[in-house]
Amino acid sequence: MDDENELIALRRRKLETLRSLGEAPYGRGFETSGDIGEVRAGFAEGETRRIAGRITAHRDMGKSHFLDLRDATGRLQVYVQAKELGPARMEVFGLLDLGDFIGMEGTCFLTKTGEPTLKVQSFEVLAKTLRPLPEKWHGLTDVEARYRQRYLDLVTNERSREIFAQRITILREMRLFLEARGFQEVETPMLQAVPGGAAAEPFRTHHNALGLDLYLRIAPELYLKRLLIGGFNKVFEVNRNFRNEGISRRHNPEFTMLEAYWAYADFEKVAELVEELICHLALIVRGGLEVEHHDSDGNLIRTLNLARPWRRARYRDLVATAAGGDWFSLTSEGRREKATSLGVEINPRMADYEVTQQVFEKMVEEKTFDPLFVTHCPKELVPLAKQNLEDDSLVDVFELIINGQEIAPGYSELNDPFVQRRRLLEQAGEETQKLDEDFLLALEHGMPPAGGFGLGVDRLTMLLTGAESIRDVILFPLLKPKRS
RNA sequence: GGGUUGGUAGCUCAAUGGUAGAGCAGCGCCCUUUUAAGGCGUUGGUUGUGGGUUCGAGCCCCACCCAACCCA
Repeated sequence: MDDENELIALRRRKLETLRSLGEAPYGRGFETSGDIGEVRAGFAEGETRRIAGRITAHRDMGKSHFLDLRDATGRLQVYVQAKELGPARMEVFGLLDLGDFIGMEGTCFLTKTGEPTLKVQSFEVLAKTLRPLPEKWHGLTDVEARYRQRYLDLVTNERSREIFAQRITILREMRLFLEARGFQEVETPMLQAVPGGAAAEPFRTHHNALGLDLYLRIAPELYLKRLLIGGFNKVFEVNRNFRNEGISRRHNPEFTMLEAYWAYADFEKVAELVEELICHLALIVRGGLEVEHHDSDGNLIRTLNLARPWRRARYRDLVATAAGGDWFSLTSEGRREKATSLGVEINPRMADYEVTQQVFEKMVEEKTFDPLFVTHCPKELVPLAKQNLEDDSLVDVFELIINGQEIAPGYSELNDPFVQRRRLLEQAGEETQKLDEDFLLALEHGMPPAGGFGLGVDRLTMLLTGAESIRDVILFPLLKPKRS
């Protein structure tokens, strides 16, 4: 409290005065008639109710006062009369500030404008606040403060509360949906000796007692597949992945991923499941299959249409449409020139398939907003999926794109241990320490053919809530510490 | 990592290189059904940090910190 200013000093003095008047400024609980939302819903004139919450507004009429009391479920006006409470309690009342938590008991009545109101008979202080809350009208708009002090954002901004309420709903409904279809939720290691299941830079950490370097997981995939080997037929996990990469509007170093595996299914069945799941979530969260996205000024940017069936297209066809029908007959040099002429920046160290992928991301993915299942992707991109029967340069997968970004990949999972070893070796190149031998050993014990998918929960929440930044759907996004 | 924009009172924002202001909040007074309550008065500042230019810097220059957006 070295930055104590006049406002804080004054509140500290009020706190001491409360103590001297025998009022405990930090309460130990308060029996209520229910949440404020419940009390409002069950409002009955003449009846007594007890509520607790924060004071968010104070309208001083001299011998009477109106307060707004708020909790997570709503707001209720209370009416305080000097003649009702008497001078001793009014002295305590006068020491209250906006932001303080109080508990009140009173009688329900309607004001002449029809506002449900509690006429207070008694109250007690539950928590004195030392610092003022952001202003009532504009709230907290400073983006940095909103992320660093999320509690203030949540106290002030209805929109923010709504987004996180919807995120909670999405997570709950996702679990119910999968459980209703026989999937079992499991937890697999966050700390892994070999970070597999994706191509990404991991975070390193260390176990002191074992003297062991470990990594925070980049994906749960290889452990969930071990569970298929162990006899789980339908299994899923919703949990955090960690990737030691840049931060952007759509990337946070820790993010939440759903992964599910379904024995004896293939990527086509999984695509159906994902389509059903996302539509189900949209209906619950949005009440419909159209989602409007607005910019920060509230202007409509676009409307996503999630109506089924979702479009399906082959990777090569999409690239050819975006980059010219001759793309795949061009030489390596020709493709690089073409990509550059399309405004797609190419790194000279990229392999040919990476050049094509770059074109795909810039020319297809970022321009696709309504759902699109991209199928028949090149095998180099997906070393853990089964190769296509007719063309073994392709894999049996989909990449679901919505809202200009990849939302969900789904595979026919590779269960041939020989092919899997070869493909992982190709991917690892020199870095054979990246090979999860324990996983390959497990695979040699037999994994049933299976369909699997991942679903980025943060990005899904963005698309369903209309949030334009991943930081708006993560309660505490990673920020650099602010030095004083 | 690069570019652009921004950081001023608790919050939201102003301020040609020339005395740092407003609204809300706060404080004082008036008001017994207000609801962005109202009226009168009033307090509050290391202008992100550190240097520099200048008679004089919130403003110009340099470095740094943090954030947002775009790019990698």
